Amino acid sequence: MHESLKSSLAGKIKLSDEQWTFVFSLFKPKTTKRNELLLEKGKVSQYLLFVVKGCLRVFLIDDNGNESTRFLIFEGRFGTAFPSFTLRQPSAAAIQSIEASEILMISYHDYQTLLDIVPGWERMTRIGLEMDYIDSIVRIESLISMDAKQRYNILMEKNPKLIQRLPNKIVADYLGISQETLSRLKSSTQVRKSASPEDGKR
Amino acid sequence: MHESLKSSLAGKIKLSDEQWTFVFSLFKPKTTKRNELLLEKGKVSQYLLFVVKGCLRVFLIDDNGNESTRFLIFEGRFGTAFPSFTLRQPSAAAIQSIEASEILMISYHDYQTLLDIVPGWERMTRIGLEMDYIDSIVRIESLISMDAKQRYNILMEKNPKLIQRLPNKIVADYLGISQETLSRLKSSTQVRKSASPEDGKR
DNA sequence: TGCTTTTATTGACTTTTGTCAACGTCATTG
DNA sequence: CAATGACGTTGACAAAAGTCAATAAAAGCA
Repeated sequence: MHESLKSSLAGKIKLSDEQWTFVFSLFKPKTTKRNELLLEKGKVSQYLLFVVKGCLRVFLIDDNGNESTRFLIFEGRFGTAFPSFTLRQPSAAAIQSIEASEILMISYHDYQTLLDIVPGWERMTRIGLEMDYIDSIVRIESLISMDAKQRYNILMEKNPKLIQRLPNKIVADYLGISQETLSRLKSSTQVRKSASPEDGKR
Repeated sequence: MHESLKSSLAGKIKLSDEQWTFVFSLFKPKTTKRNELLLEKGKVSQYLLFVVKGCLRVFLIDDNGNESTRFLIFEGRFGTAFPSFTLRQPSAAAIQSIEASEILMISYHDYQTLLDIVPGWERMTRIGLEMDYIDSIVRIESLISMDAKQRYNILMEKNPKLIQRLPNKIVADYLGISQETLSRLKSSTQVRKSASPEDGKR
């Protein structure tokens, strides 16, 4: 299970066998059921998570029960309720495993240890943060400058797997739109399946 | 002018006089006029900018001429077209100084030098990135889970200076809404100035 | 200062998206 | 295999926000 972590990091940091062993010792494995809650809203996120298999979502839920998906975390990626984990504050968001998943968890304390004592870990983290930050900037741009249809088309282009793999409900609140709107977008965008390659008459 | 940079960083990193001198040597001062363009869309952002005085905005402009403000950078803060600067790619966004400003500029190359040779610089950068990333996550949340009025109220609460200081036009496209909608929000939110403290009758 | 240009407000109307409700489909399971 | 429940689609309507246009106000500039 730790092999997945190693292959994910291998291109980004060079460690000795002893160092890998040490790193692995801090990441605790866990398996989750479908829909299992990993972090409740209001609690401090104590762990950074690495997804070996499956998929997690970090989401908000307002007073009316409306959910908004802040992030999705797929295989080979790290994630947590980042503001809570970083600032040691109660989380506005909850974390749930959408599918039965295998994950590795490292505590805040142990993560600081890695930053302090593993040469190159801080650099790797800095570069990883840059990439995550860029992703979030791109997402902000799409939210402030595009309508729902454009956002959907771009997601379709850049990440069709996400759309195929996840229930509509979750894709919709990731895009910041209602489920019904997404459903309508899909049917209006869709190439008509029934039309034959050559067209009727000939 | 470099003193402003020093006081901004002083709490975050400890450097010797020689190190400060070296850092200062890499940040080149520049003064800008109101509305001066600092980076054109399509060019690679070569500099990280530090605002000593004034205000910059990083903004997108679509084919119809609609502008969206990705970020605002005030006194004492760093900023650039981050994805472009980091990935060395043509920028989707442009940078403009909203007010006549004094800034310090450091090139990509020199910034990498600081990361490589100044002890503690990478850590400071990593922590700064965490904070910027958190800000962007909070902004994403507000965009996917709130309507225009809620977003405006929160901005009003958290950053009233921004609303007072900047033209409506820019506040509006920072919020991802039209100028007219912002104008209506303002007048509907506003406490009626004409109403007397006690009410009419009595 | 007075003139010009930009910015802000308001009204009327359109478009987009949300909400509520009904219904269909599919998978699960008792 | 029928019943249940979750998910997806569709329609009708409501609410939110955008667009266009006219005007007012303010800010910058000569």
